[in-house]
Amino acid sequence: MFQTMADIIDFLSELNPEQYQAVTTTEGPLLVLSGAGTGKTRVLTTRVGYILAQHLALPWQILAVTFTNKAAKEMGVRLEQMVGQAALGTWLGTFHKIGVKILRRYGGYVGLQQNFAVLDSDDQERLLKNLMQQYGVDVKKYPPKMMLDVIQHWKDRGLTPDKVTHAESNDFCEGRSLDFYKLYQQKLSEMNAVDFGDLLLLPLKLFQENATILAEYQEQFHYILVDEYQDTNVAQYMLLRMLAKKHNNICCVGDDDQSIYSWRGADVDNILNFGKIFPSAKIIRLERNYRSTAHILGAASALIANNTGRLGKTLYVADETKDMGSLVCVQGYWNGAQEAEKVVEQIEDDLHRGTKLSQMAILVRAGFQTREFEDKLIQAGIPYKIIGGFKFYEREEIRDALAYLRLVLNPNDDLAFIRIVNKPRRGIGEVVMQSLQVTAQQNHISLFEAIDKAELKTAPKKSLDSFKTLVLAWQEHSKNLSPVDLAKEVMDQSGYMMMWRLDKSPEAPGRVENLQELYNVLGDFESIEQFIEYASLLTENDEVATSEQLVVMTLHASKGLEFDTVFLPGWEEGLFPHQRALDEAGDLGLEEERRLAYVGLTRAKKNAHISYASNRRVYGQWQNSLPSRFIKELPEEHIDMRGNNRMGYGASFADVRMPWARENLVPKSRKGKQVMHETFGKGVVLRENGQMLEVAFENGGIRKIVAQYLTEI
DNA sequence: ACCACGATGCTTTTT
DNA sequence: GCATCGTGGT
Repeated sequence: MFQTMADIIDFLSELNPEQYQAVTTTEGPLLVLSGAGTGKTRVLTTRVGYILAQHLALPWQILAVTFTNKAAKEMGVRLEQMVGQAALGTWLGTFHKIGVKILRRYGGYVGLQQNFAVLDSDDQERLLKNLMQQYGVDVKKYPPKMMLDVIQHWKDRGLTPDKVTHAESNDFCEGRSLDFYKLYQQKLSEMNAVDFGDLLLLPLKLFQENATILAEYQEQFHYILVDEYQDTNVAQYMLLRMLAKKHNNICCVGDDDQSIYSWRGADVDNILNFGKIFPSAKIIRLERNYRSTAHILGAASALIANNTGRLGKTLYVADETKDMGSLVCVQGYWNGAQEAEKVVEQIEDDLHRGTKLSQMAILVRAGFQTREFEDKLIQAGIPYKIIGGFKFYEREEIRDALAYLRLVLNPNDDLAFIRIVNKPRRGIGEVVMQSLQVTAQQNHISLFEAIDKAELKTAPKKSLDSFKTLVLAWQEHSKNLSPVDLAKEVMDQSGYMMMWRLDKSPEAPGRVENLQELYNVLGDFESIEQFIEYASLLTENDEVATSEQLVVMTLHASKGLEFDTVFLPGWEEGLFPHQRALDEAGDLGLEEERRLAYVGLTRAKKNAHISYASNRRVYGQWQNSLPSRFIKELPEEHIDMRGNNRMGYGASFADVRMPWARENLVPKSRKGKQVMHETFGKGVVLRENGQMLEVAFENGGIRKIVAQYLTEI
């Protein structure tokens, strides 16, 4: 039952004055600018608890949105500790989950049936590729992935196909992007499926077109709370603004300095303009940092101060009696392998000094960096976990198993059908599939239904018939069997499990294990539908490292986490800041990279080790690089450059510390430059790899040319 | 239809 | 350097 005010007072008494304000200012729009390590989660949960304990609203009248399932879960757990049963019924979840919830209920108004499927990015890409090929696009020249990006960006901005202006549709694929957006949506609708973007876009459309439904939700949500507000995109912002309209109690918590997802459509303006959009908004700054030492905080603050366009915050150490702690170490190495080796040595030292393995992390800029660390960690026998690489549900065998289950739920799920119809081999090749596709298209039926109608040779016909019988039998059994038993039956009878058991490749046993692990996971679910929905909405941070192991992950994945000791390798120009970020977004890109560096540094409670390597193998080719400009931006008084003047590789302290003084020696990127070639004529540089340039010529061809044969114009 | 081999392109980040 | 994809042979 509801807790009394007395109970919640215990929690309130633990808050500092700003946090207290943020919790108890319940009415009206509120922006809480919450710096790294200032107790953001505590504020959010206490705020919900406070609203409940004060009986300002019933649980289901509170909407709390987060970005990851992990954050939602954490909030749920803490909330339950705080107010117990009273927390149940709160609308607490990720944007996407809440989108699903709304669409399961009212999807009919935007052309969906109750049991719509959520496609993952792999499905999306395949679907789009099929469409593009069908309409004669050279998918080599125009990668479906890029097309998907274009479409996704429209969706991020809340644009349904009819709202995309003509001017915007002209940049990619000879102006046909919009056509494909339309076709893609049509196809999704035919399949009764949605993609990630639709989970926001369709509720938005629903609300725009149905005032009564919108009014119902507006009425319902007395209080709205948003976590990580700096990462919201335009569609999410529009949704929030609509929902908050009636009661106007919206509390957004975020940190503009930690906005690192603009490439995925997040719009920092949402947070920067909060005051303009909600004129009566109050703004509260949380600046007392409970996490890091003064040196770490000093270094991070100085770094981020190089950014323009911030709302501005000054973090300070909450506990004044705490000593300054260790300096931030900056160390240069000869190459990536040495960097990995030395980092692992330091990890071993730390371990002996008593730091727990689970309190250390290696945070990298790009996924490929993990490889070298993995090698050395194995050699050293240190248990580790790479977070982010392959998510469980992204593995081939898991996706196949899910496709089987999806097909049982809905035999008309064409994507699932295509995926597994010939896995294991059932003698269904391209010719047979082609004929099924044609039949399906002509009769407006699914591939599964097309089995009966299509004219097939006897062998494939027989094979498909028995496959169909199996699927229908599973469908029948699914009514009585538990999800686990159904999955086992499907995996066994389909021969899928046997396929991997008989496979002699080295990874096969692991796949069998993963399938068995899938059975375990399934045990927690009451229905397959539930499980599929869960699996399709899983996110990066969701797999938590619980045991005593070191985590290796990208900086992006590390947001929201904290460790005693953090290793930040690869601080080199080109890698960090990443060349592509600079090429694609210029100064804005650079600032986002800097925020990423800030996020990395502020993960550390006690020790931060930054490193860079002068040489690194990229795409199998050796490349040399300079230390990141971010290193230069760290104030001397907070860093320790030890070792850089006695590296023994000929690179002196001055050489590696100061090379930016010789910035003119850095080869400038030739990307985007207009060039001329004797035979091919005028062109523009698309990419470069050392001296090898990829040039798009005006006559239409894309070629790889060695730089010396080109002249810049 | 299936397999083996060679060419290709890729590596920023992911809800 | 590696994985994926497309080609051509069986």
